[in-house]
Amino acid sequence: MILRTHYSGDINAEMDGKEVTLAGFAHETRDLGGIAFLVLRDRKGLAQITLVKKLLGKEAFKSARSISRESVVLVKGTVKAEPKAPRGFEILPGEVQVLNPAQVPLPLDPTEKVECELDTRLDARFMDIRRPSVLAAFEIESAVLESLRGFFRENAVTEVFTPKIVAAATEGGTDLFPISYFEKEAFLNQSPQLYKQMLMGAGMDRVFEIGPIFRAEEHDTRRHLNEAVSIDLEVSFADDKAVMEILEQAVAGAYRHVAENCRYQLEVLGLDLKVPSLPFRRITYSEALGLAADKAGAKMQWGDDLDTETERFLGQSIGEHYFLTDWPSSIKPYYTLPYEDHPEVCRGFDLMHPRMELASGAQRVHDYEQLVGRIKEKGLDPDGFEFYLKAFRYGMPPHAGWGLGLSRLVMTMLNLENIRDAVIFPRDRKRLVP
RNA sequence: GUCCGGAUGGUGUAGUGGCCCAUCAUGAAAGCCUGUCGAGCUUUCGACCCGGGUUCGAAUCCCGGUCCGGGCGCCA
Repeated sequence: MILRTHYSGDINAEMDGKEVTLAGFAHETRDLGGIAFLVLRDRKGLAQITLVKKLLGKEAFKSARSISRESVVLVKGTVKAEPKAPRGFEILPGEVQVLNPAQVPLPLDPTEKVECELDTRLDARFMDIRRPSVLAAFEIESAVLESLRGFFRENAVTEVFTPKIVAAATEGGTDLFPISYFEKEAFLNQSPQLYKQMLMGAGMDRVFEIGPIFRAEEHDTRRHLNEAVSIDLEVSFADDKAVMEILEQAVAGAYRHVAENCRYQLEVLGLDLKVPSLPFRRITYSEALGLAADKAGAKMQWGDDLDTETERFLGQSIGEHYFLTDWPSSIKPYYTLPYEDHPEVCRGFDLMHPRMELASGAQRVHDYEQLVGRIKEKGLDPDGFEFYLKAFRYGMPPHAGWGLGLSRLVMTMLNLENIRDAVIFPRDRKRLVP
């Protein structure tokens, strides 16, 4: 049995006279003596419950108007068209029931009248998410996932799950979280990269995975997390250019889906979402260095990874999504395919939003000998990759793919200040609870 | 990790040596009020991160610590 018949947002003045049952939280009350207004909040909005002393009787009126803020309430009543009420209707209750009272004082103000620091909000995240603008971001995140899954389905991509508990630091470099796994040491996986490539060798042809990744890096910024959700794609018989087109379509499609299906949430956030136009600009790494060199003080050498300052400069001058392509092979991972005629440059790319990197991808090395050579060049030991390399000895299709950060996509889409605003229970350098 | 800034009622803040048994808003408690919609009005409640020091006197200055924010670094 579901207790409510309607959400607040589903009710309008045309429903005058209809019996409804609403369930939610007591957002606030305004008590005028002989009449009082109880505002009920659920995930679709607010509804005014009008309490009239003469209609309810003295006792019922007294108890209804003294409900503490944020208590869980159930209201059975009649919709009444009322021009004086917000949104043109109010609920005249037959019964107001407190299903569970809230203690006072509250850890923060869910009506958003008083500002609240991020740290305080995260400590009481359950209460923070009651704030409509916070909830709106997570509902939009869900819509983004719905859009992406739909897009993958249309393109005949198979959804898979790969292990998050792995045996070794499979890619070298990045710090992994060690865990205890019975009598063995194990790690939380930093990326599904090696597994999705192995699935190309398995003949699955096109796979995607949406799942958590873990990085033990000590970064401490507004755009990094130690646990994140990655959207990964890998496609056989495709090159880097092909998967870049898939990526830009996926991103633009997510924007379009949100613009069309999340009007209420966008209104709550005060956003006029603009769908980025396709295709995104393609800029090579060398061109990017040239652009940055025009700016005084740029001291990037060819072969350096782009520093934050250069990245920001490029973002500001371009002002929309763009791809950075043709990176130096030396700064991309071993599985990135170098160009045949000039191997110092590789078929790796990053998808950039003016504020930050959103995704990175590449055409992969699919030749066994070349892959072993690249692993050695990076100073890694091929023996540690045997489980992966094995898949390259028995026929590996050429393939390409990418990984896209979900929270960064949502953060940049909604212009959120901090990536923690795009994660329900974020894990960062210092936070492990809630 | 590093540089800079910060920590004052439940929440957000004002307060640069005495004018502070600490400001304002929100909140909470009690009361008045029949159309509020950030309702209004009256009364009340509730705080200087921890430890040490300087000083006649410290929320305020100094030292150490803890925690938080921002920048950078790190980011296969």
